[in-house]
Amino acid sequence: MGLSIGEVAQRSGLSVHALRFYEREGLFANPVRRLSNGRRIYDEEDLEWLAICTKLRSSGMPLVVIRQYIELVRQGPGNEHERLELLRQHETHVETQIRELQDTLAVMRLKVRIYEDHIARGEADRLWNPSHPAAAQAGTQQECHPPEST
Amino acid sequence: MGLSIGEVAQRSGLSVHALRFYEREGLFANPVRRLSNGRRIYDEEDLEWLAICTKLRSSGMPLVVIRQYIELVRQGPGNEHERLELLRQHETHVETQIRELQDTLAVMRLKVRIYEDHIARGEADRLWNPSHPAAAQAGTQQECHPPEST
DNA sequence: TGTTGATCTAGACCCGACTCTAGGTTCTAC
DNA sequence: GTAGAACCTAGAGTCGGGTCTAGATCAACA
Repeated sequence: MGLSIGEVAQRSGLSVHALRFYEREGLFANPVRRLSNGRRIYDEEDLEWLAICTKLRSSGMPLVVIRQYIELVRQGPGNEHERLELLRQHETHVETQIRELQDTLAVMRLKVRIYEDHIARGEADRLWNPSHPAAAQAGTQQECHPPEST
Repeated sequence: MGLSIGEVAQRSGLSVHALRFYEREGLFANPVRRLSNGRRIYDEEDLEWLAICTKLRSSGMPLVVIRQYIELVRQGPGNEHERLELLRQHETHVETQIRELQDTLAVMRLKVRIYEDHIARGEADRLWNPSHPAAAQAGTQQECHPPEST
């Protein structure tokens, strides 16, 4: 019925080591139960939380903040405002990241286009003038992209 | 005419320490020039590159990859295909990040809404039944959000 | 029965990306 | 001519987030 740490590792994408590390760091809502032999057993709820937890992490929430959140959860009802505040802050943070990445993406696309054009021209040069391609390319670079040599 | 390291730090948002560190790590296209007294001087081109560099970093390109890229630039014309490949890979990586963040954002918004509703109901409870608000809240939590206690 | 493989704990180690320190030089202003 | 700010180098330290190791236990199979 319960899941072993190995199964949870496979299904969550986290390593066995990371799961034990997360537990030490207090990132589980409920203390992880053990079999009589001391081995950890997890359930589907743990997996669901780990999925969320992984999303929070990969979207830039530090473990220490995840711990704050889970501590509020552990305290039980009554602190929903604080939890909400925490979630809203992260929501905003994620929105900011998306905007910044979109900005970066625009820059990347521009640079990719510049290089594509440059290469197209470079190869055209080679076709028209196959005897000294290096010189032709150097000329192209100098004349056409002084501010975009990087 | 040239910019001191302090000015560049201010204008780039990087620390003076980080600028020296970046130089050691080989992240500048051109070797940083020095005054006769050994002090670094930068120019506007350096600032432009640092702006790009900062975007690459904050969008998840490791310094070691930025170095690879700048080494290609330093080698001069002839390796545009490699540079393009590198840029395209990062473009893809940024696109992936955006998609993942949008996914996370949807989850965050859902959770925020659930908490907002929960709190609205909790406060409604208090209004209808101000004599035992904690019990009312606990009941609400148990009955309405068993799978969303986190 | 003995080996293989999964698990356990405690604690050391690693990596990326800075950040800071110590000890020294140089510039600027008073 | 001296204080204070800005700079220099080499190298140590920090921090987040894991990862790995050693040495032990336990289950299951041949």
